[in-house]
Amino acid sequence: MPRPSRESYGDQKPPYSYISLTAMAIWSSPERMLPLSEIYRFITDRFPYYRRNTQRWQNSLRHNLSFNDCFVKVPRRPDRPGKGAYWTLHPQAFDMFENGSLLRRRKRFKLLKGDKDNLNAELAALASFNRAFLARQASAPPPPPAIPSASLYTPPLGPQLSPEPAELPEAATITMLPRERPRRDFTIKSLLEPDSPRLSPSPPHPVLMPIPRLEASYVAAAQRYHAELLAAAHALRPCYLTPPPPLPVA
DNA sequence: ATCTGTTTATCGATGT
DNA sequence: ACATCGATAAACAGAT
Repeated sequence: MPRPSRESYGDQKPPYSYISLTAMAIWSSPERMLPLSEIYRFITDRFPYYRRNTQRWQNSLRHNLSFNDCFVKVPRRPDRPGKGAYWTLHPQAFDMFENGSLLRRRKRFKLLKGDKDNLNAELAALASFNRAFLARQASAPPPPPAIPSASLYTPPLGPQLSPEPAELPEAATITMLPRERPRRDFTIKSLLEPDSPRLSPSPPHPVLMPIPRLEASYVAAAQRYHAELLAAAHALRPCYLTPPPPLPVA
């Protein structure tokens, strides 16, 4: 049988599901979140197979992003304009592939209705907060002092949605780690915080504002992330043996 | 226009 | 056998 060249699997379909591929892409990024276009790029860079029929598989990929609760769409920060949102992994979904197969998960990750509603409410609030921030910025070019940068991602929520303290102690120096939280906690704050690790030294975007530290539960969950995913993503250096086609249009 | 995102439906593969 | 899971198609809305 023809040996796959260097983990790229040549023109063969790689033995990963779209969910695995997407998780790899996301996880290989310094901040553990990527816009759609960069997920595409991660995949086409490493797997020549996906340089063709882009319409097909990209449609499937998008379907997976929307359909699966394991992927969470995080609104862009106002200081990072661009197209589309960022996609990240739900921390509770880190062990999705615990059975070791990157083709088929033991069980699909599904958020409980309540958790999903809470998350959606929080994300929606964040999105509208961002819109307001941009609107204000547009009308008043000098940076609005009314909005402290450190609380950028702590939009005010209705009391029923935000069990957080009304005044937010996590100012520029924030360490909101030690607060005891239920294990299923998953907030936009934790999502938007970059990770410490040593994977990639150069962040794709300049860091324009103080970034809070990681939440402890997030780190813990991250460290439990399936080893094969990490290993796979790590081993898969981009293969530029043949330069990617300039335009993947069919 | 094109890209991004959501949703529904179908179907083959795989797990129990 | 049946239930899930994953891939694909497709219609469609919204954003850029």
